[in-house]
Amino acid sequence: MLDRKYILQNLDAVRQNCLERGVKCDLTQFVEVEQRRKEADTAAQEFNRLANENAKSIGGLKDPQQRAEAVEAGRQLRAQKDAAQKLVDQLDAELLAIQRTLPNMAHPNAPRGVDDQANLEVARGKYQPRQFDFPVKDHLQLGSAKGWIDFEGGARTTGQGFYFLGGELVLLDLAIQQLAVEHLLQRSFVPTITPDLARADILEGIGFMPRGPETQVYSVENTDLCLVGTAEITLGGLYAGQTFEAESLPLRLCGISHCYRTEAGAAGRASRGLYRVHQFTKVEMFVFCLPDQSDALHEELRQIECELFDLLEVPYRVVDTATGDLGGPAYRKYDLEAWMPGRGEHGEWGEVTSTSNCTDYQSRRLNVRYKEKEKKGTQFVHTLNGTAFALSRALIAVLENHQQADGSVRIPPALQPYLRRDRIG
RNA sequence: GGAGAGAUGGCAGAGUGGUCUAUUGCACCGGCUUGCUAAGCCGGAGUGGGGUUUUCCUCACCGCAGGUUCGAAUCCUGUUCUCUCCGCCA
Repeated sequence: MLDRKYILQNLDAVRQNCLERGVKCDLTQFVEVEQRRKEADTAAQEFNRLANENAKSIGGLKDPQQRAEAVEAGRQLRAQKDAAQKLVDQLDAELLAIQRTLPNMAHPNAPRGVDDQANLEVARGKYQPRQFDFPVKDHLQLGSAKGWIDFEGGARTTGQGFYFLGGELVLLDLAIQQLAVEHLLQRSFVPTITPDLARADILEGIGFMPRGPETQVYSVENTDLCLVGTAEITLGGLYAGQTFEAESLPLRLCGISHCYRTEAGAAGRASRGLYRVHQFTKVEMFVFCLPDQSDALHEELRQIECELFDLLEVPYRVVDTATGDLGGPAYRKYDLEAWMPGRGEHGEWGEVTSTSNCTDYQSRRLNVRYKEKEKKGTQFVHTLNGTAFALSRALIAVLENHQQADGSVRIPPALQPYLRRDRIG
């Protein structure tokens, strides 16, 4: 969410930003409603002040007649104040509704463009796509043959888009998680296992829409809880309403959670196998920091994502996401797209991670602040998030890139300490 | 799951419906005094919003959310967390 004052003082920039991000906005109405809200607010406060003044004077009044009159006056002032306040609340809600539709401002260097066509490849990983001298299988062919991936079982117990992982693939899954946690632990991240459910207002604070036809998340009936789509939600929400000491930042967290996504409206684009599923495990990075630290930390998160996929020996490219493809909260976003030899006709790049700098967009909604010693007041922190591994897609990348002619899969050395073998299958 | 107790400023800890401002102490900042790195005295100091524009004024905030009242830290309801005890369980 953008700051109200900032919007009013930078109408043209905000309007231009909405245009570049393909978001409709009505700032004219915003300005007009804000004007009315301000007037009502001033009136409400004045009535309130008078009522307070009057209430204080009553304590000293001994004469019953005077006292009764003052009580009646107080009653009326309070009623006037309530009426004015009601209008303020109503206008405030209108403003907030508009404010919530506005996306974050974009980084000046983020590629301009209304969709992913404008995304810019900025780097490649250490490893090049392999030349295979045998017919390439996709991960589902590899996995089904060994009893590693069972979508039919998932459908039987749960529904379409759910699956069981089995056999040695479970070991690979756990090994990848351990690799990520160990790697992040050495880079000052605090490992965390988070709740898989969160309250709807936390989801909203992070920038998800927990309700409505567009929603990407599952809700639990008769509660205000949702299944999280990512640990970003709980990690970001962990400090909602809190104030950090400036010197305790940056705070780096690494969270392990299950992630649940309805993939509503994605049916037509539904992809084969583990690529687009309703539940997966993710190791997520999240950072709270000072405003002047966030650009550098964003590069750091991107670097870590690269290191992790280099350790898996998987080829990938890094994409600087165009303004129109950023999503609401992001100021800038990098995606890692891994080479998936089994995708499409001859292999395709598939998104495996993304890292966003959300600046103060989430912290303003969640009211996460920091305080500097010797300075008055507090400021909103900046937040960043990045995928270490989304296990579903990381598994695709490892299986398909390291498959052997006999259907077994080579395990890269970085995983071997956790897996205790150099191949599976 | 049941019963009870509690939550007040950076910390400790008073405050059971109205005295102009939430008492006091510790810690903190400034000044004064004093022959010691100490003590004493005086003053200041929280967060957020609005107004004013450099000086202030004002509103809200006593776990959180509501309610009663002219007036709530105080009374009522709900809720979260902590502690004690009981029950249950992996």
